Amino acid sequence: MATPPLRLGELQLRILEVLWKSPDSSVGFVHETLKPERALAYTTVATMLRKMEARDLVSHREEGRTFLYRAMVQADDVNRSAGDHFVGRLFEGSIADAVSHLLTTREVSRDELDQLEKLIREAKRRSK
Amino acid sequence: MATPPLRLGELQLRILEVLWKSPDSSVGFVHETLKPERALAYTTVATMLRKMEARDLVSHREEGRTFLYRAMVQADDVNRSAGDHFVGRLFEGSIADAVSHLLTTREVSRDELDQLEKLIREAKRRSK
DNA sequence: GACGAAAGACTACCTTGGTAGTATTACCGA
DNA sequence: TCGGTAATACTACCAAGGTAGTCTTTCGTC
Repeated sequence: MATPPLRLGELQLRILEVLWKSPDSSVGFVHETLKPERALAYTTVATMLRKMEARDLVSHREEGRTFLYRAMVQADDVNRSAGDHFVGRLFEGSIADAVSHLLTTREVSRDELDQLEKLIREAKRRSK
Repeated sequence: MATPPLRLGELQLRILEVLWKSPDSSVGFVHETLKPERALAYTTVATMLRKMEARDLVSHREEGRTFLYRAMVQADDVNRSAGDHFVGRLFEGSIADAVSHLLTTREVSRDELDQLEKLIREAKRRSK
C-alpha cells in the first residue's frame, strides 16, 4: 500500500509511543502519561489525536462515553521511514557512511561496539 | 552555542547541499541545479533562500546586482542533528538498536558489511 | 433533582516549510 | 534612449504540527 513518507512531529511520535505500549488508551491516559515531559492541556492531546485519526495514524473505538485510541501505524513503519530518510537523504543511501557518522560523532560504549560486531557477523551469515 | 535542533525541510536540505558543494552560489545557480529534481519557480528558490537567511542557515554577499549565498551551517551539524534525532528519539539512545534496525530493514551489500566491520574495529581501538 | 466534573466537538491561532505571483529596480543591447 | 531581461523585495497562500480555549453533553453524587 505504498506507505507515504510518514512525516511525524515530535508530539505525534510521543503519542504513538504511548499507544504502542498501551493500546486502547483514553485521551486522559495519554495526557497523564505525557505529563511529566510535556505540560500539555488535555484538549491539546485530544485535538492531536483527532488530527492523527484524520490521517489514519490512529483509530478509536468508543467505550461508553470515552474514546479508546490505538495506533494504526506500527513502530517498524515509523522507524523504517525515519531510517530511509536518515540514510537516504543524508548519506545518499550508504549505510556504512551513516553508521560511520553515528560512530564518530558520539560516545559509544564498549558494550555497544560488541553488540554491533555481533550484528554485523549475523548479517554476513544471513547474506552468505 | 547550543545549536537548536535544526529542523530542516526537504527543500532546505537540498539547497544546503547545493551550497555545500558550491559555495557562493547565486539564486539562479541553485535554481538551475535543482531543476532536474524539482520544477520550482525561480522566485520559490529566492524566497526560501531569504527565509533561510532569516534563520541564519545561510548568508549572502552582493556581487554587483546578484546575491551569492553560502551555507552557515555545516553538513556535520545537520547530520549530527539528524543522527541525534534518529538514535535519540527513535531508539532511546541506543546506537546498537538503531544500527540493528538499519541492518535488518534493508539490503546491505557484502562490501558495506566489510566496511562496517572495519569501522567498529577502529572505534574499538580508539576507545581502548 | 441540581451541580460539578469529565469527555468529546469545534474553533481559533501561531509557526514553519513550501510555493509562487507581482512589483520594483538595474543593467545591457539595439 | 528604449525596452526587455534578470535580480531582488514583498506579499499571499496552503498544509501541517502544535497548543489551547470554549461549548455541549453526560455522568455520578449529594
